[in-house]
Amino acid sequence: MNKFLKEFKDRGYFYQCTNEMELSQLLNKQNIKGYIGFDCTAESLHVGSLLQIMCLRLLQKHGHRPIVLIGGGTTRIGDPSGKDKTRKILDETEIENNIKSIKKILIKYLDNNNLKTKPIFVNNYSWLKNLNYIPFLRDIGKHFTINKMLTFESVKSRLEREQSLSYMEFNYMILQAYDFLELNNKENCSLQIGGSDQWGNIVNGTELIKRYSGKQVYGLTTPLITLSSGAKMGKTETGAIWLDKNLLSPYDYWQFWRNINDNDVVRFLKMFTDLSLDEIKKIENNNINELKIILANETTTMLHGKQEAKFAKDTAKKTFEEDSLGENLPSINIDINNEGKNHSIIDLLFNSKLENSKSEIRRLVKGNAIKINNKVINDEKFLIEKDLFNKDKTLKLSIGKKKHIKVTYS
RNA sequence: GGAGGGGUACCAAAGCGGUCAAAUGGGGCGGGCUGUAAACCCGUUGACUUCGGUCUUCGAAGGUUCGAAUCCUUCCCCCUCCA
Repeated sequence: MNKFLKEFKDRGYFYQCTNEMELSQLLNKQNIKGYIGFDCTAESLHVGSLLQIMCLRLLQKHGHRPIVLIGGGTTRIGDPSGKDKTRKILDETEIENNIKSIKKILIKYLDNNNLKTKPIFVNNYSWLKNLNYIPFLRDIGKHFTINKMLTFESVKSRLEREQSLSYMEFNYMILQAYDFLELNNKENCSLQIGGSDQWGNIVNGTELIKRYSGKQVYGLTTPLITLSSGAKMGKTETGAIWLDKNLLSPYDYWQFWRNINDNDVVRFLKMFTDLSLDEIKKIENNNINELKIILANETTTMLHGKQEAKFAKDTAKKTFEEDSLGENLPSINIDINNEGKNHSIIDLLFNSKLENSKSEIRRLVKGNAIKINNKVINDEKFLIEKDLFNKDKTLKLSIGKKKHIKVTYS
């Protein structure tokens, strides 16, 4: 089997392929271009997209050239896959901003120096916006049968549940297929990778190209990554695990990986780090917490750099292992010079914006969840006085076992 | 078009005139155990509070009543069966 495909499988990226044998042969013969589409509904990317990003990296690693397709056009339509309802359509500036921040993240993950594998960024709005309806229907539309389109999961489920599916959304799959055709024509792109939920859309693309230009191209999908708990990767109750340091600090990102379930650790080391499979094999029986730290270091370094990863690690060590005050903890500042009037423990937590209900804060206080400098505070009238702060004018505020915050006063 | 069933908190689901801020399960949060796991156990889960209470919630709007998630009227939405 082709080296790229082999590693793709060994790392757990593989779910389905339109024609594995042929793709393998093609990859052996030449370096190709492969694309993945990213939609820009959200203001940034979160770990739910990380596997796709890793696929692009793997292409580069094996000498192939990734194309990043930003769905500026298709985002204006909305993919019905996995959705019960039409989603809200974003306005222009929102989409433009989203595209900018998404690009910024992708660039961090991809190698821009090797000219042969340097990523190509394209925005499908650039061609979709100029489509002419009649020629499009005649040239492209004739290759799609409604009969078949109705059998696609994304469409079927909506129809079965009698949830309305607008004609606009119904066209989404045609547009995505057309994207592939366009990239095949323009860039000679011969592979599309996507999540398993994209299978239908991807197959539409390969079939369209075959019918339209008689060329053979391939599709490859990755599994839906779930955590051992069954939850989908990427969104936690507390919020999405963003790949953007303005939305989620490197420390919190590190913590996310550090807190991965035992059963997921080795699997994720393979998926989300650059450690070779041999290396992983060697260490996979090491102490599980060491492995988690490796996972956290690797993933954080890849995204935020060595420096940030180290800060996060040191901070975690200080706060969790030494019970002291880690440098890089999230911090807040309070103004304490007005006689402590606003600084009961409740006000402190409320003003910190970490909790937005005073009832909830009272509950936490009653439940021994709140600590100042590692000392449980269970009196809700407790006042924050200056002498609680150390000489650097800081104190450590803890909410539960995992949330620790540095508080400074001025 | 005809007949019936239903919309209750984050989700599922009970309640069907007062004792309902609303049973129960899941999820979340917190505590315990531990390893910053998992499993398990315990607590908690509308908001505000001077901890006495106060205010706002059961599809929407009106009404009956001392009192409504519960009864009536209109409207909106969903499901099942028949045509």
